[in-house]
Amino acid sequence: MGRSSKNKGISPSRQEDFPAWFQSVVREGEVAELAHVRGCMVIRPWGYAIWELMQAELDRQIKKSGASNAYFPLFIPLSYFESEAKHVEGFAKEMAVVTHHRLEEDPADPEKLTPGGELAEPLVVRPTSETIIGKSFSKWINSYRDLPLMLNQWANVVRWEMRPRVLLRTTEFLWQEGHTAFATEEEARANAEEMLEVYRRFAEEFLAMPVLTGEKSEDERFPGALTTLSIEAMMQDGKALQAGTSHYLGQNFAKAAEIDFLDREGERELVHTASWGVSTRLLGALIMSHSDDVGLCLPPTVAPRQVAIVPIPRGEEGPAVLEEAEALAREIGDLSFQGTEVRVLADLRDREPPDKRWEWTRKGVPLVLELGPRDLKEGVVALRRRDAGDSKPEPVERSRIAEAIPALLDEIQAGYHRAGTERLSARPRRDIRESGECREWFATDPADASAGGFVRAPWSEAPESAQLLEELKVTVRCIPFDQDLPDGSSCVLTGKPAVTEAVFAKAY
RNA sequence: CGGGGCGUGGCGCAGCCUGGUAGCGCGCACCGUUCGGGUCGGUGAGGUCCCCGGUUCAAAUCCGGGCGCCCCGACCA
Repeated sequence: MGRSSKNKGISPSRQEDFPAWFQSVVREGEVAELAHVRGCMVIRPWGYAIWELMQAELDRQIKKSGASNAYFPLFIPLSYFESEAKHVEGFAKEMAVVTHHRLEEDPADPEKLTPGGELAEPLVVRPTSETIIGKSFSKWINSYRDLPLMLNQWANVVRWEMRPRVLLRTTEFLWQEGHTAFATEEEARANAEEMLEVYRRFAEEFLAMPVLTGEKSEDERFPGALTTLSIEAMMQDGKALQAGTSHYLGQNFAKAAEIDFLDREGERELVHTASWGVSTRLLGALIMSHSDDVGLCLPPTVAPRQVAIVPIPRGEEGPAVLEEAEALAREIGDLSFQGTEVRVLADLRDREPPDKRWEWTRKGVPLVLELGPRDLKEGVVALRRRDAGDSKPEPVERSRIAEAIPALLDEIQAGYHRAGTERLSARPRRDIRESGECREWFATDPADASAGGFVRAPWSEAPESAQLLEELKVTVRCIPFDQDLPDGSSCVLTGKPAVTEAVFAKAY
């Protein structure tokens, strides 16, 4: 792609073609790229560093909840799936299955290799680990004294999706999956709710991406769960994205894997389990929430570098400029933002300064500082805020710059948070009450920035509503926790008596 | 799984209709020139034209078969 002063930023723009824009931001921001393996991606160092920051914070929260990390096999014997009917039904169509354990020379063509050594029992590459972790649980849990058991694993999973999309729905993705077992339903439900709250706060505070929370409708429930809770984020194009889920699994998996224990009275009981997870999809959500037509935008909390210093070592002042850039980096690196050292880089690479500046801009670094002979002379540093889009730099006194950084980062973080809150509260629309209005709202040209978003309205759960939803390409995102359904409300879709309030949206 | 599209230096593409054995832009290396918003010029390195078969004196190009990936829809974190 040609880059010139006339062609800055991402093409196409968000307005022109949001999905194409997203892919460009991901690529140009060096977050990830498609591997030459169907539906799979390479997460590049910059993108992985963002993921690691997310991981570190989530991991802390998960441990705080009482869960411990562990690791279970990638391969799951096929038979493990057979004991939980709904679960296997839900995942059957998207499982990668290992049937052989070696390669042999192809008798027909010695140049080629062909699978050999057929397995007696095929192994499924985990799409999720309820079944195999359940197997261990059944072994480890014998008494009420062994409960609760709360584990989490950071792992990759594989789901052979029909239509992959970078970061949003890839064949293989990284995630964390928590699996917990309790003596009672109340505890298991409480755990599922607690973890959803962890996700909600993480999304809102750490990713500056406020979300809606609620319960999934029956159709959208996790296969095998009794209750599925989710956080629902709103992207800049007015489409929703499920950003995390937490399930109460009842005793379904306990029954299937025979996870039972003796209670205080010596009675044999089945445990109640829960599971919860978030994935690298969060990277996609982050990008579609904050980035602009110049490229990636990162809230300081998830920026691998919060400050990049680009020296402009011209003329005989060159060495002094480089020295000063490093000194400045040391000063800034000693400061802290939200309890950790500011992540700063003096970019001393052998590259042209404009290229470096654009690189950090594309990659979403919140603050880019420029330092040249002129600045040195004038005792200033040129400061660019990434959240200001493609703006002119602002000179800041050299003596004040370092101490100004934490406040600036706070301000930038708050700005993203504010924008996210506005996007969420400008939507959901609560004033849409009739099918006609609803239809009109969701039929509006997606290019219209005022269209899309969440519609929160009474719902009958009647089967006829499903047809209308399908027609509108709208889904029930969730049944919000904070129900506010006036008596005698009628369904926004069918006009029938409403039984609940629901949130509708187009979704990824 | 249906509907489209595409496989040609690292990336993005042209060439294919009308066969003659490969070109452009970006990137990369070097030289010079510029340098505070993606400088400019020159030189250079780099290719089994997805694979197999066929037609032909000759195939990136025509024919047959295969493989792969991407995009759009139904399924999903």
